[in-house]
Formats: sequence, structure tokens, C-alpha cells
Amino acid sequence: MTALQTIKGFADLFEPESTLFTRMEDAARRVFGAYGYKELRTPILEFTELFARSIGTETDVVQKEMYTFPDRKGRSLTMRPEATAGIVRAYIESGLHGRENVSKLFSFGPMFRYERPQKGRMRQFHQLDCECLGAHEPQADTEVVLMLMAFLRELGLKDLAVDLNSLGCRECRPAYKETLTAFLSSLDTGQFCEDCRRRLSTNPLRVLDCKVPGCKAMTENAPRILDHVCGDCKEHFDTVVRLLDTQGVPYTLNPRLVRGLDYYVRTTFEVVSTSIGAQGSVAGGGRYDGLIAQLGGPEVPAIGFACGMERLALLLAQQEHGNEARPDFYIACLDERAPDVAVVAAEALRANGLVGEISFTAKGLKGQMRRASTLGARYCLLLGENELNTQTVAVKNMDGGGQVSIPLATLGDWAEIRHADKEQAHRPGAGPAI
RNA sequence: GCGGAUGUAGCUCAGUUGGCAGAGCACCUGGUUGUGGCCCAGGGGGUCGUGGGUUCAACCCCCAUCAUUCGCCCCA
Repeated sequence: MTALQTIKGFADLFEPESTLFTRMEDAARRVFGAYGYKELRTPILEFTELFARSIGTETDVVQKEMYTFPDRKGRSLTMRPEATAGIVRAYIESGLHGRENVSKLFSFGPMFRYERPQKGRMRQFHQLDCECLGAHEPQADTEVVLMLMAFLRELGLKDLAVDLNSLGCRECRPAYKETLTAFLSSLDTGQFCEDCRRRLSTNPLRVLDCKVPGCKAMTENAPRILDHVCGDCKEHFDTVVRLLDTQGVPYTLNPRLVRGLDYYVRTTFEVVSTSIGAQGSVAGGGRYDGLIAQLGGPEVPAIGFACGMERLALLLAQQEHGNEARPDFYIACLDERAPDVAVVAAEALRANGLVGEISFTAKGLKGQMRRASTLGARYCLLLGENELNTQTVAVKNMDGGGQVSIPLATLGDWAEIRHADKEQAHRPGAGPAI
């Protein structure tokens, strides 16, 4: 029998990733909750039509990256490739728009895209998602960016850059598109890379986003969308930027920043890290005023963002390398009767706030000490023949201190003192407890 | 979908021109050490990713395939 393995691009999350994910979710609830956002959980499966209509039939995501299959009655279902469509569907279907003017929702969970896996990109990946539905005001845009930054700060992440741009609206973007196309066509198009020559006709805005140095140089003097948006869009964007200034948020105006999904308009932003390779984009979002109506809902504006949890986990992991928490104790069993006693003793220690484990089997002391050492335990509790006969436990300080003998009956008191020490030690530092 | 790299012990990886399968860490046993984590000696562990081919002989060369990984495309 050959052993089974995970599906390509689907990962089992062990420590420390599993803990990092939990911490991100906790931080999200705290920070987003502070801005009045409520948690929403939508299904992983939706009718395929939802994504076709929202993301855009012509996009790569819909054309070749979705997990799509018929159910038992032949209806086409798709495992969600992103979160916004499902949230908007739920928003419309629940009639939430009729009960409140502005709805603020956040969500997190697995998404699915059939892509070639690489660093920070899985076929099953996870996103944190925030949507502010019903607000057209530029203050909503600013607050969403501020909230995203507050969330990343809460996680202790540094060295992140915010890129900002406006994509114009349905009124002014077509005109800019023409201006841009005219400019690009006037260049020596043969010098563009293969992809850009294709983009020229399919999606000229994407040419600005090309990473090939040659293409970048050629589009250096391309007309900037910010100089071509209509008065309303300009005013909207100016307000967003001015408010970010007052809050001291560092950002870069990036005229090349465009979005992959069709429904974005006006403000668009991205948070980038320079330290995780090619997949440096950690979060991205923007305004999508037309989407809700496009999906059969009311004419309601909205703005939101999605945050890639795998990429955040990469950043957190490299930032916290070597900061693993130490267990407080390890109980070494040196006698066959010891494991029984160890279970009870460990419970007494944990009841007083300590963290640690025991050896289930009795083995030689040398191996036990090695085990305690590799675990990084602060104290190694020895249960040998002598200790069992005298109803005591030998407690050895693994950090070079001495060793004391403690009656089993008073182990709880000892643990209480050690726990108090630990609390004291954690007070000044900002490190996570446990 | 396209391109590069890598698959050898539980883990990290060496392996010369094609000539008996290796090290470190981990694990087990023994010795030593003041109650011991260091040190010393020994031991268990391998379909060399898989399937073909070339050869007297393949971890090594060739073909195929699977997997992992870094990029491209696309996206968070």
C-alpha cells in the first residue's frame, strides 16, 4: 500500500503555523470589532454564476483557476476563490441593506484557486476579509485603510508599505483607457514583452503593472490615471489622502497600481512587504461601488480589502524566529510506578497556571534529561524510586540552578509561586503569554 | 499553462571518473561525570521518489513519470 498524501497545493498546518493563524484571527476580532465590524461566515460552496457575474467572466480567475463541478442534480457549483462575492450575496439575500444604512462585515476562512503553488501561495489559501457596505464617503475609504494598518500593527508587523491609487469611475475610466491605449500604441510596441503585447488589446491598464524592466522603462512617461480622473473622483481621492496625512500613515502614490478583479473603482490600495519574495503583496483592496447592483442588489456603494493569511504567517514566522515559548515543566519518570503519579502531579501544576508535559514511559535519566533539555523546560521534575517511596518529587532548575525536594502534597503551592514569577517576568515585555 | 532547481536514514544534507551506502543531529544501549543536560564507545535503522533503458557494474549516464521548491502568468 502506498501512503496517501495531501492534494497538491493543500497543506496541513502544524505548529507554529496553526498558532499563527489563530493569533491572526484573534487580532482580527479585536481590531475590526473596535471599528464596529461584525463577523460573518459564508459557505465555501456557491453557485458558479455568483463568481462569473462578480469577478468577471474574462478574468483568469474565472476562466482557468476555479474549482468548479456539478452537484448531484447537475447544477454548477464553485469553491469560493475569494470572499467578497459571497459576502455581497449574503448581504443582499439577508436584506441587511434595508435594516441599516452602513453594514460593516468581516470574515475569514479558506479560499480555493487552481494555480501553480509557490511560496506564500497555496491552492487552498486563507484570507481575512473586511467589507464596508453602504458608505460612499471618502472618510470610509480612509478608515478602512487605517483599520487594516491597525490590524497589521496589532500583529507587530513592521516594514510594510502602503501603495495607493485611484482607478477612476465608470464615467472617467473609459476616457483614460483610450488615452493610455493611444500612448502605448504610439510606442514601439515590438519592444514590449509578449504578455504586454497581448494586454495592449485585452487590458491596457495591466501593462502599467508589468514587472519586466524593459516594459517598466517604456511606460515611465505614460499618462497617469490620477491626472485624468473626473472632478468627483479627484475630490474623493484628495480627501482620502489628506486624511491619511493627518493620521501620519506613510503611503506611496503608485500610478501603476491596478486591480485584477473587474469590479474595482476609485480608491485602490495594497500593502506590500519586501521581505517575502515575489509574492510580496500581503493585502489589497479598494472600492467597488457597482458590484452590489451588478449582483441584483440595491444601488449601494462599498469598499473593502482582503488579506492573505499565508503571507502574513510567513512574515510573522520570520519576525519571531527564535521566540518560541518555553514550557514550565517536564516530569521525568524513572520508575515504572512513576507515570501514574506524574499524571496527577502534572494536573496539580497545570491547575496553578503552569504549562508542561510528562513522560508516559519510565526510562533512563540520561534520556529524560535530554528530552527536558530539547523541550526547553524551565524545570525538570524527577520521579524515581526514592521520590516515590518518600512521596516527594525532585525539582531540578534547568537554567543552571540547584535542585530541591518537594513533598507531592505541596506541589500546588510550589506551582503557584512559579506562576507568580512568570507573571512578573512577563509584565515589562510585550511578548505573548504562553 | 510556461521556465529553472531539488528528491539519498526520523530530520538537515555529503556522495569524486560509473566500482561494497555516508556524516551530523535525533533515537536506543553501555561507560564516564558529584543528581545526571556535557563527554566517550557501541547499536538500530535505506526499495538512493517511482518505472523503464544503457553497462560486466548505475545514487551517478539517458528517457518517462510523480512529488517538492523558486520564478513567470495571475492574484491577497
